[in-house]
Amino acid sequence: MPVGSQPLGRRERNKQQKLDRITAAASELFAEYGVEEVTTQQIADKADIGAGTLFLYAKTKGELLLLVQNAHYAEALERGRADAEAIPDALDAVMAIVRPIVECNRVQVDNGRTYLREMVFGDPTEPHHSAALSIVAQTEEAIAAVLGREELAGARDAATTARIVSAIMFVSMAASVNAVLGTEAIVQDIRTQISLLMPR
Amino acid sequence: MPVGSQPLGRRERNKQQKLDRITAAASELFAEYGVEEVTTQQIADKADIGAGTLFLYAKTKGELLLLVQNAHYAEALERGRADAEAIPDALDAVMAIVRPIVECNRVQVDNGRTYLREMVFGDPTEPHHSAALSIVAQTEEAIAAVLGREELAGARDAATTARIVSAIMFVSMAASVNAVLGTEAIVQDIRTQISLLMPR
DNA sequence: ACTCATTATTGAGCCCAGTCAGTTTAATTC
DNA sequence: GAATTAAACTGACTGGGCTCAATAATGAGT
Repeated sequence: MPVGSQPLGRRERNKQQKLDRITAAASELFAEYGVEEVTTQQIADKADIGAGTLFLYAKTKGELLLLVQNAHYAEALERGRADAEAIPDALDAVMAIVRPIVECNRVQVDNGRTYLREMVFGDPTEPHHSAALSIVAQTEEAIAAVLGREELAGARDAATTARIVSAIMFVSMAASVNAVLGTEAIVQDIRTQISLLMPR
Repeated sequence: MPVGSQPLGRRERNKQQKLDRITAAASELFAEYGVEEVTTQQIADKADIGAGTLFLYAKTKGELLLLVQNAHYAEALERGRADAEAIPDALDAVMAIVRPIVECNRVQVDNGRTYLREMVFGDPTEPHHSAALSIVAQTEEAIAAVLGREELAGARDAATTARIVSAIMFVSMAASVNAVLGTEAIVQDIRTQISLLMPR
């Protein structure tokens, strides 16, 4: 009866549908009110599922945030990667990668900071968490690639330098003290630090 | 009646005493079982105060951890600062400051990581939190001082470099992925990164 | 000694993330 | 198409951090 076009049973389809509803519900509520102000009950209600069902799709509220935001960060990374290619100066090229990520992070400051918190302190065996770590790894690779372009014989280790850039970004975006700063101020703060890393 | 020796009323003395009992209780319980495994109720019981009273002395459980641990970190900083003075090589001197802090952080991995989490994401207007930030600031100053020793004309900005070192330390100690690493592995990981920062 | 305003303490109870025993639904077998 | 098995779902419940209205302790003024 089922023609080859969809080898998915009703079960799989239902699951996918539910995940979609959850993602949409969480996404909208988080964007409008911020993670802290939204209860898991509200998300479950909006997705039209039982309170317990939510946790079959994301083990914690934090995982839910990662699920919702990962796509945005992946997109930001792609944009930055493309932009960087056209830029000859290494520092400017690195910043071209950094900027979209900071912008993404600052769309909603609380959510952005919570995202970072979950990434560093959450359970890395959870799927959305490991996806987030993969984005970080890709970001570091992209930065390392840019650095590698002009690396001279016996100069710095590009991969390690990229890790340092990553750490700088994390702290600048996450620190409570910087919560009041806008995108530009954060970008500038990061740039000042990274400039010390560049070969001269 | 009250001779000049103690201008404190019964009120102040009681308060101090209670704070001492709370600190002692929290300190022992955290050390033995880890922050996550201890309830605020247990701490209150052990300190022989009401459950609500606890929160008059520390607004959150996280603040309680900062209260208990700040002293250890301050001590570690002092040790490192002293050690660094006798070391001529800049990288080694910086590592002399770094090492005791990592050791302090790794006495109990969960507590160490939670401490860092509270520091970055907690409420900086709370007293113990701001004390923690002050220790970080002092650490950066100590590192900057070491770097300044051999800084040549027009070279790097020591204060900014110290900030970067601070970020590197934070991420290396906090990352879930590194939770399994021992003190030595963390120290080595940090050293590899910092070595790229040093003037060559 | 006795107000009385101020400050400290208390614990019952709120809120909410996350769990689990029980139920429903889908797939499979005969 | 009935029976069986497995997977998915549910919402009442739990545990724990934190609040707040009520209460007690303190000490200044008289």
